[in-house]
Amino acid sequence: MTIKEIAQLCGVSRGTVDRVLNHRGKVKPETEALILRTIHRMGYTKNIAGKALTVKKNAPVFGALVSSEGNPFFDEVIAGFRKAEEELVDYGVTVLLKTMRGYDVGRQLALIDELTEAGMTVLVVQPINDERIEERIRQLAEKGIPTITVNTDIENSCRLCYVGSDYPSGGETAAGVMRMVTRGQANLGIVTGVSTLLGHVQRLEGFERHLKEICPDIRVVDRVSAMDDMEHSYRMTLEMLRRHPEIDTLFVTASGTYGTCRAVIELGYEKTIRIVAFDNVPSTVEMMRRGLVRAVVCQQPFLQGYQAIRAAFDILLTGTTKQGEQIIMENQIKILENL
Amino acid sequence: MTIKEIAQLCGVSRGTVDRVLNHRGKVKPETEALILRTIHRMGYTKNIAGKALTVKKNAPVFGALVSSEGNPFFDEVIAGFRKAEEELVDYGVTVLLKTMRGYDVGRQLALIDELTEAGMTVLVVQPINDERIEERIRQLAEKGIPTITVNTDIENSCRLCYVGSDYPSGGETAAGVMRMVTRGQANLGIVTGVSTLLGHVQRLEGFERHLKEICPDIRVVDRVSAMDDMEHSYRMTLEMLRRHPEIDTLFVTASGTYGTCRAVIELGYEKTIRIVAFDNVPSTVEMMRRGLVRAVVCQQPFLQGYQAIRAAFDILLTGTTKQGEQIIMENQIKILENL
DNA sequence: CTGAAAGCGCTTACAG
DNA sequence: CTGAAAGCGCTTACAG
Repeated sequence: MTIKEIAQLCGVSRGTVDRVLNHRGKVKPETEALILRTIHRMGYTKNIAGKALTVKKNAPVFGALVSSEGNPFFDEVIAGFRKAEEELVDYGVTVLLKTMRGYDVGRQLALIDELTEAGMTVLVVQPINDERIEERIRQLAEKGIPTITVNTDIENSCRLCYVGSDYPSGGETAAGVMRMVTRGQANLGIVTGVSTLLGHVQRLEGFERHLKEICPDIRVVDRVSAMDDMEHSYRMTLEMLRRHPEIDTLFVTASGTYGTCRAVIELGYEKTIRIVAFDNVPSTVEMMRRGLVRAVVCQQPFLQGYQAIRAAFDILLTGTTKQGEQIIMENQIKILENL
Repeated sequence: MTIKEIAQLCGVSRGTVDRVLNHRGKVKPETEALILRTIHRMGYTKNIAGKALTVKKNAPVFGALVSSEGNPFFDEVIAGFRKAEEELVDYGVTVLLKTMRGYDVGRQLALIDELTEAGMTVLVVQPINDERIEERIRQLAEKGIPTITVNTDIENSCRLCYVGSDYPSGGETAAGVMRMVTRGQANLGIVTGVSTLLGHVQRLEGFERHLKEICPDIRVVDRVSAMDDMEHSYRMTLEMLRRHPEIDTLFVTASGTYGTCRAVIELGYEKTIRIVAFDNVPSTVEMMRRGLVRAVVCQQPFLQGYQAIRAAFDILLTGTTKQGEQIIMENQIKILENL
């Protein structure tokens, strides 16, 4: 079934069928109804190979925006963007990347606007969970610019698709790892992430809930926040360990593992404290080799970036993401051997 | 840069450029040289979007062949085949699947021949590591039918690409998991796989070598072979455990985990024996829920199947696999929480 | 509101 | 050995 055949069946031109298919309007209601009926009856679906060839003429620009500055986790996400971009050169696709540091809503809004000015056709963003961002995504949608959230999602928004990990399950996985590492006996200190990132909150909840269930003998001694910042993480861990020298195990919810490790080493606890963390970024890998970090839970950052851009391309070709509105990475447990 | 532009620069028709690009011959040597030089100078590469549209007319058939019968691991690989096939309908691609039971070389050869008769343009096969298979792959290559090996590779062959896991590293990962599970103290029984499958051999070697290094106190008490068969695995484990009641830990190198578990349960060792195995097939998951299997190392079977078909398609479009001659899956550690 | 034509980049008969 | 034309399926001006 092709557009041509549909056109013949309806006694109209291919142009008219195209107008109906892409809701360009300017078609007599009766004609439109006939065409829609025929499309439905024949089970017609647009052939993406044909569509792909026409995409090239528009040279579509995908806007990408992540808080990657000072956070090496995102190096991999960005590498995934670039890999997908490379695969799409033949379709004339470009990825316009903007980065920021930290989680300031005003800054994120400003960068989204810059991308809009630059003429992006799809937005790929790691959104702050704030209603002003949600509102901007809605406005973009009204303009015909769909949004894909990557790495972390935003509640109640009209984003077309989320590409990232399942945070609650990631937290539970970390709890399971904690059981293997501690044998169910520990005085635990927790270093949390950023409270305005939905994922970080869900991950911590998942961890604590499941840990209570499977390791009732692990005592959570204290919690501090690293704010996704190395220095902050270092200082807060230092203070926590001074307050509670009985802590023998640490759980780092988000980034900042290196800072936490520095504090542990400085206090001379390297041989006695065990750490479970997230993501195999280079500095964490270093600490794994040193034996301080026993295991990490990973969320396939490269694949997140790659799939987000591919999903944007799917939207271009088909109007929707073929994978549905969520593309969820697996939580992987990594130890030294399978890094 | 398009074919059209190259043609203009050389003062020939697009057809002639096409003949050179695809080595169809029948071009005057001087003309060919000129065209090749121009292509090189301009850095021309074929646009896959254009090529894709012409693929449809040929309705290419990919032949797929795996020893999936009686081995549920391959259900996922096949699901990956199907998923990729679905994505390629618009290009007229079909996957013709043949399955077999066990690892008989004659049978594998016969099925490859059936696929050839059926007109396959690319072969995707889980090859037995035997020189007769290697020879057949060579013959196919001479006929212009490239081969992709999936799940396990074959030595010295001229297959274009291998899609599967890194077995030595998978074995090492299992050793690392073993350390976490046992704390470095165990009387270990090993249930091995199939000796004519390259991957199984490499995995076992990787495991034993690394285990000796990181857990010198783990004693390997005995080894038996499961031959990738449930029943066999059951009987061999039973005998091994009767011979060596001191065994408190089992390592299952390949499939057959369920048989091993049945033997353990039957002997009343369910509460005392710990098992590390491979692949989260349903029956193994059941044993994980029961607490008998503590952790498994997985090799992304779905992705293996998916990527193998995608690689076949890449070959169709570009003549090579863009990912190089090996597409290697990650070894993932799975526990109950991240299944 | 609608159709005819040209185009995206590559390939395939066909004619010479 | 080579070129001109038609085609894969969709979209885009343009003319009416």
